[in-house]
Amino acid sequence: MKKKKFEEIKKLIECIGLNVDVNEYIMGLKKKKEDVLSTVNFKEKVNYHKALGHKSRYLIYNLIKRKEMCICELDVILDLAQPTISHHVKILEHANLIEGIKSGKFTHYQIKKEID
Amino acid sequence: MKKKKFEEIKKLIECIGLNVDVNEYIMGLKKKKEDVLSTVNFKEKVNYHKALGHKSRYLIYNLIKRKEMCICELDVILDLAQPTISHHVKILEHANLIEGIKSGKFTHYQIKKEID
DNA sequence: TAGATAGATAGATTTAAATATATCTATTTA
DNA sequence: TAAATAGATATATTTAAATCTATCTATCTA
Repeated sequence: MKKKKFEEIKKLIECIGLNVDVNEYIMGLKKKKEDVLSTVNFKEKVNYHKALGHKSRYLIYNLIKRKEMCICELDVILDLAQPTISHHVKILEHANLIEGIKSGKFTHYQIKKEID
Repeated sequence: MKKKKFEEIKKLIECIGLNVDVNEYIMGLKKKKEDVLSTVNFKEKVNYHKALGHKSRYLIYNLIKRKEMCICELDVILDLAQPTISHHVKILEHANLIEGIKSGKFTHYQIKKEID
């Protein structure tokens, strides 16, 4: 066992008390970790939180929530270059939060998944 | 009016149609933007999405959801240095998602706000 | 009260994300 | 079918976040 791990466990024993089976306790903790990581939508959820965890994207998402929009409409109201807007929109789309419906030259983006 | 803005509006006219009052339409869009930005908890929400939009933090948050934990417990199960764990925990705390209750040398972190 | 220790903070480095300019592609229309 | 154009992609640069090592602070206990 690595030295670092040994130090960690020494701390843990003081925290949880001496009258607890340390190995069992650690196995319990590790199981919790595996349970969380293997939750069905774990990655998906991290992804949409990441997508919404940026001011411009949260704004774009909520604008589209109020009314479907094309890039050209967003371009008028946001202080960002068009490729930057397209980039953010794509991130929201990949996170399955919005979807783009193409109609001729224009693409109308609408809400696909409602998140607050 | 800047050249860029003029180009944007030219696009917009084609998108929304010629028989619409463009200035009024743009004002409507800008109002939507202001409405969204001035929503009461706008910043707070961006903040907690940002906090949860990282694999390690979403994991830590969900571990604490299952059971209150101290840094030393997280230290045993995560493949991160202790200061890195403290750093992530602090971000979750600042986003009002968890809170730390100090008890002697140990600090027990528990859920303050439930987010999925 | 001196030594030990949980967890926070400081500072430096690495890694990732945001943004811009330039260009490309698909589609429309004259 | 050639010119125009919405929006995507490529690439480079800037900015921000993640992570580490070293150190500090508050608290416990021997």
